[in-house]
Amino acid sequence: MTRPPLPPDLFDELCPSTLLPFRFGDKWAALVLRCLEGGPRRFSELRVPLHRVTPKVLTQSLRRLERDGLVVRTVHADPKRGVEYALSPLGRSMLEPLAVACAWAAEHWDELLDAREQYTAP
Amino acid sequence: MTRPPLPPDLFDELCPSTLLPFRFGDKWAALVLRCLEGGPRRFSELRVPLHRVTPKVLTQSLRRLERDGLVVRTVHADPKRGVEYALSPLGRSMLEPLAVACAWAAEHWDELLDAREQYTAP
DNA sequence: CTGTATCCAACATGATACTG
DNA sequence: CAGTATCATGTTGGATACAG
Repeated sequence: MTRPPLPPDLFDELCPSTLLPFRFGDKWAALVLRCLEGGPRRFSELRVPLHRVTPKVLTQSLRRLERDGLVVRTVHADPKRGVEYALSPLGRSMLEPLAVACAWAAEHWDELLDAREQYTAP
Repeated sequence: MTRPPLPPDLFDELCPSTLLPFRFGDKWAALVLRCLEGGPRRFSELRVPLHRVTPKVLTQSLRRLERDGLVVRTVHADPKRGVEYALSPLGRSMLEPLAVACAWAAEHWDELLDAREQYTAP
């Protein structure tokens, strides 16, 4: 009684490059999205909670989020408001799967740590 | 009427390195997990649906999944069964957030593509 | 305030060939 | 069958300094 073999074309349509957004973009992307959850934010505002990121890297992350239509960058005429980053509807829709992933990680964090600790390289 | 500032310690506990598993590991990790959904598989079996991956890269991916306790590698005494990779309970629990992310991507795939197409580099 | 410009280190991916 | 070794390339992340 063997299991049926895996079809060779299992991931032709849903291939890894296709899956890239599943990985929630780059290192900071998910964090940026959550920072924007409460409304538009300025560049310098985002650097506060993400205090380990350099401006270059934050810019990169924001540009990619913009490119993928998750974030909208707005340069206001009124200098008081400056430049603001906000979630697009698409970006907002991504908060849900993101929250599910966060919940999973929070719930199983200890197990992940334990596993890494007990693992000894081959 | 301004929004409250983002707290500087928002991600001290849930920092990006912490968030790494959210990104579902490396390029092939999510695909490997889904391949194991139906039960244990052999190394060479996994290469069939992931036919673009070289043995080295598949090994890397499997080792990392093993290290994080998501996958269990078993060398059977019976040579008929050889080496099998299977989901651990932890790995199995990850299928759920993974499925949510997949569903989101499937639903919004066109929007993502459109956004990329329309985007013109700054 | 909102970024750019360099330069550099680390890591991820992959092609190819080889081994017990 | 189940990998390992080598080499090459590309992508990320980041430190530092500077600019409009």
